Amino acid sequence: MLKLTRKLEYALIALRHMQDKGDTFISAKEIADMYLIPQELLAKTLQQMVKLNYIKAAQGPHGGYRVRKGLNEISMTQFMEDSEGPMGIVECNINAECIRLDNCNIRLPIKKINSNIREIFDEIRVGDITS
Amino acid sequence: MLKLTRKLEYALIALRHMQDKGDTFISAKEIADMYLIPQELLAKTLQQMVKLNYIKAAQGPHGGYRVRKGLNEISMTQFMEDSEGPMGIVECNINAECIRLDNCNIRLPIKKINSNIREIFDEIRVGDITS
DNA sequence: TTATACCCGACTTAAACAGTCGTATTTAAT
DNA sequence: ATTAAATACGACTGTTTAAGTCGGGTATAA
Repeated sequence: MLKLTRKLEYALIALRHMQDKGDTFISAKEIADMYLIPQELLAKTLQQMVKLNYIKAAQGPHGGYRVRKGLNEISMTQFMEDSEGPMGIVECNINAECIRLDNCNIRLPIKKINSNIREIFDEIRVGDITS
Repeated sequence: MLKLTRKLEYALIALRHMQDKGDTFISAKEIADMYLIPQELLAKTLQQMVKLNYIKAAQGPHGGYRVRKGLNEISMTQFMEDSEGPMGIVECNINAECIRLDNCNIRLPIKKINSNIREIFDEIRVGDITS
């Protein structure tokens, strides 16, 4: 329980690697090989990051990806939710459609815990991990 | 991502309900009906709680379960791990068998986040939720 | 023109989670 | 004794989500 997805792990590893390499474009293959990540999967993940505008892609030989400036300012919460959708330790923290709801006897304490966890990620910038 | 299991939710709901009822034995059926939880599943969960010594069972008509004294002192971390096994936001926080390990460039910050989340649950007692 | 890279969507596989079922045992009430 | 209501336990099935793969396309530097 309480696991991050691998996609997220892979994204962070890649971002960190690119961050370290500055302005040069790094291919998905290079990263996949270095950290033993399935190449196709990483590629797909990075393509999503491009769409989200976290990184910039260059096609063709010597192409690849590099991080965009300002990435450091993004909170982990936003990064995670952009990538994986809403975060919440139970369903009703996300969509509010719970058959129990009014009847639920643990709603408030759970909600509190959820906020606490969320706060942790609110206070961390992507840059805190990737540099 | 970062979800609790339903088993855990159900267990907490049940504990809370029993807590409210004091010393009387409450059947799995009563709780299942009240909170719309699949009865067989809840039963199985409660049986596990008995083995873990969190609650006491009584068989036969008018049987059921009631909480044991001292439950309030248990940390959520212990409760969760007793019930679901080790907690960790990534695999290497749990078993250390990671193909990347030395090579991993996000290990420390992730470890830090993991500790922070764990601390949240360390500081909450089961009783904080169930009463 | 070719090789290397990104792009994109569909597909498949695997693992975790959630839920069900059958059978046995205990026990209070009649 | 018999019955009914409850727990005990393990095997089984179904569902969902995560993880990974594949095939065909486009861009571009050499």
